[in-house]
Amino acid sequence: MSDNRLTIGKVAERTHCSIETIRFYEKEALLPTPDRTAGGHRLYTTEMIERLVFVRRSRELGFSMAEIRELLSLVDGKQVSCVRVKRIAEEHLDDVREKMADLEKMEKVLDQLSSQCPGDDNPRCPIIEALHT
Amino acid sequence: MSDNRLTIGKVAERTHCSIETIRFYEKEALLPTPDRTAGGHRLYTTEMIERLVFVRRSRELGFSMAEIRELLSLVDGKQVSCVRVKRIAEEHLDDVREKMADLEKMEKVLDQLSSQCPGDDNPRCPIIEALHT
DNA sequence: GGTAGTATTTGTAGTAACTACAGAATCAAG
DNA sequence: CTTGATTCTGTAGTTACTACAAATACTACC
Repeated sequence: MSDNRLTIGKVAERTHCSIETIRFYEKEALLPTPDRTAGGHRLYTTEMIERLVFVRRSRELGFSMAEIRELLSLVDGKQVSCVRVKRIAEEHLDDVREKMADLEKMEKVLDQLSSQCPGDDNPRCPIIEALHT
Repeated sequence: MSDNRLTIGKVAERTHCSIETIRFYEKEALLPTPDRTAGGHRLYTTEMIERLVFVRRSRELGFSMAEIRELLSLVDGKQVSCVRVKRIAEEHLDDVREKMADLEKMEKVLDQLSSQCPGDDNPRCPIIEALHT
């Protein structure tokens, strides 16, 4: 009997997820519980691997596990009307833009502080002084 | 005897740090252990409050607690030659810029995906499909 | 079939920077 | 002296993993 299911190590290689991360996603119910060998080793079907790719790709785009859970529940429930998916994506996009704005503010201040600091053995450092304000 | 030291609640108000955060910083040794009243309530001197402001301001600029500990050890050791401070600041600035770059990549993809999605009751969603790649 | 070496198992603890309690004690005002 | 606000300690939760240890399973070769 031909069985093209993969062990967790092979799945990790193909998806660039670590073995621990895969088990972690299973525990968090982002992945279904796989069948096991007689000895208890996990066996992954192609479908499961696709689901893992979905999760990993979503994480790369910064979706939280909670958001991914929502997306998956839409997929699973055959409720993939674009409306709900798009709303989740746009809320996340707002988050991302907010974080970018925060970082930009930091960047500006840090850049300015850094440029004010001579970087020599001066015992009065403008960076330190600015941090006290 | 005049004592202008403040209780933790007043310090929290003035610094916009929560009481819990102040105690947390103490436990993490970013703040010295304050004197106590007879009953055990913390009393903060002006110096301590300035130190807390330093910590909070550094956090606002995204410095990690480890970095802040380094900065503080320079301050405490009277070793505030600008060289070391500037190095810490510039390494952090690099971090910040790296994070910005990561977020920009996410933003571009998310923006593009979002624009491709009609947002109606279409059961085939281009966002979902893209996440499977 | 035996054995060596690799892969996988479970479970627990650690990371960063807080936040959120609970239950007890203390403080300040009247 | 009582009431209500404040503070105390200690523990657990958050997010998304990572890092073990000790035991077991699998695979390849002789």
